[in-house]
Amino acid sequence: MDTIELKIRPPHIQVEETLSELIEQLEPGTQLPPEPKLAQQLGVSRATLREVMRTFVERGVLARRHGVGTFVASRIPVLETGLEVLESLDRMADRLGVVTEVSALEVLERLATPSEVLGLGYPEDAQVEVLIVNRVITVEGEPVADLRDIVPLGYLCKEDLGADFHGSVLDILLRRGTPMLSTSRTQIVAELANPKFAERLQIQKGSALLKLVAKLYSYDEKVVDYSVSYFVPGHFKFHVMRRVSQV
Amino acid sequence: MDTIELKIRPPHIQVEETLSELIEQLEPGTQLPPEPKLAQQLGVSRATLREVMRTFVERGVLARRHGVGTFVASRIPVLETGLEVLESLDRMADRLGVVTEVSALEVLERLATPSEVLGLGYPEDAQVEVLIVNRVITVEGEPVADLRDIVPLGYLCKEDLGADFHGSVLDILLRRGTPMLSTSRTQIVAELANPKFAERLQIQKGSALLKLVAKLYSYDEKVVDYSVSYFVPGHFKFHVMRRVSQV
DNA sequence: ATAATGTCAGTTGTCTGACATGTCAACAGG
DNA sequence: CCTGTTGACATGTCAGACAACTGACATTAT
Repeated sequence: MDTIELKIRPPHIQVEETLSELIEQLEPGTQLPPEPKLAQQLGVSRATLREVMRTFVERGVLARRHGVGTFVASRIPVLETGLEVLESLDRMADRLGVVTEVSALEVLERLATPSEVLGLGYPEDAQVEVLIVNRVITVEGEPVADLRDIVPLGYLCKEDLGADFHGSVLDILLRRGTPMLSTSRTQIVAELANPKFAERLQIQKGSALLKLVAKLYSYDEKVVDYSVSYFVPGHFKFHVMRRVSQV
Repeated sequence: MDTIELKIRPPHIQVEETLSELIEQLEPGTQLPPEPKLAQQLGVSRATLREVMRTFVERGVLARRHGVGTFVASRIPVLETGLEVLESLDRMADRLGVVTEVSALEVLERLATPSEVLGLGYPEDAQVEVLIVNRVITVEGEPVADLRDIVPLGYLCKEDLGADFHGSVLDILLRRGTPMLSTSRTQIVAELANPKFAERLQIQKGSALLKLVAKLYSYDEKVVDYSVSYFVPGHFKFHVMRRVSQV
């Protein structure tokens, strides 16, 4: 075949986007059009629409009532920093209208330490070359987060971080497209700031920090990025929507 | 009609249960049977099965690859708890084979303080009578969490907490069935233990605590339970599955 | 009058069978 | 050895139908 194949976005991705925009425009509590009608408007089958809607219900964005209708939930987690969707700090700040800057940037390639090897899911005795990206994110000169990414060299190397690096390793991986990313498993811990962090983040030694340890998985279940982030309290508020188990 | 109508569990609920059990029994990375076959085994249509599977994919429990198959994602360590599903500490501990006990139980009815009124979503100047339930959860005599629930008296009163109260207000609300609960919006903060908590939880003053502030919503979007929980580090590990935004 | 019951339109929930598309391995031909 | 083709098999999507539920209103029985 000589004709140029243009990659079409799969229907369910497109519907997710469109529906998300639609919901944001609607007042909380508004009833959505009936499924058959909405499916027609979006140009997909009802089955596809329903599958997408289910993920929105799961996230608490929509509420469905059998025999009655589908409604926009009265909260708007989309505008806030919900943890269900993995988003770079950079994009998150952008969405919130905040300007972030990178400071104390440190990029190096070396062998992974034992704990890093473990975090990346390799066997204990594996020798893994990794890219380390350390930096402090500041807002108006004030440090708000300390980020550290560990990525095996196969996925990313020093040269991939251009001069325009704005703090997000995730965004680089996403823009590149390979490997395909699926989910991140993020562990949540409260930790005291040790002297080193206290200095980097310009806070008192012994302050409480929120620590997020994330393993970013590709579709074939490999760990692409192992990252450890510390957040200074008060600048970002994290939340998560939890659905009530119907069992 | 004199015959007793027995409430049949809706298919998608039943499938969710069965599928959940099935997945737990399988090794991570195992491929599931093809959808048509699995649907037949579970006694539902493929469409219904797919809708349920999508929620599992959303939660990162399953990974689907177009044209290849569906796989069980990397196993979540047993000691940890995903935050996507709201579950009482009680049930959680039960699931992990840990015996919890309630101590320092304090139950009272009074008017809500301004911050509580706010948390419950009432107008600023509202006078709301609430039930307050304070307690410390211990495992083998060691305090692991400090919980405080604030529930408007319309939903729950002192008498509803029987002598067999085992620490979970959520379980009581669930067992009762009304109001129907939908989701909880939980804020995540790191905080230092003040002297009062340090004593209650038998930890050093100035330790870092993980604080979860949760608003539990009913289907009609009212706040049913406003709760504040403090967790001692090391006993429970919380995590959340974050899906990569395809946008 | 009042309470219980029946009816009906509208919506979500489920089912069936089919086709479209992506993936991978086996295989044939260079 | 390499390469392109083919086919089996998986998920993704579709169309149309029917079932179950809700809420409002009319009807009937008490």
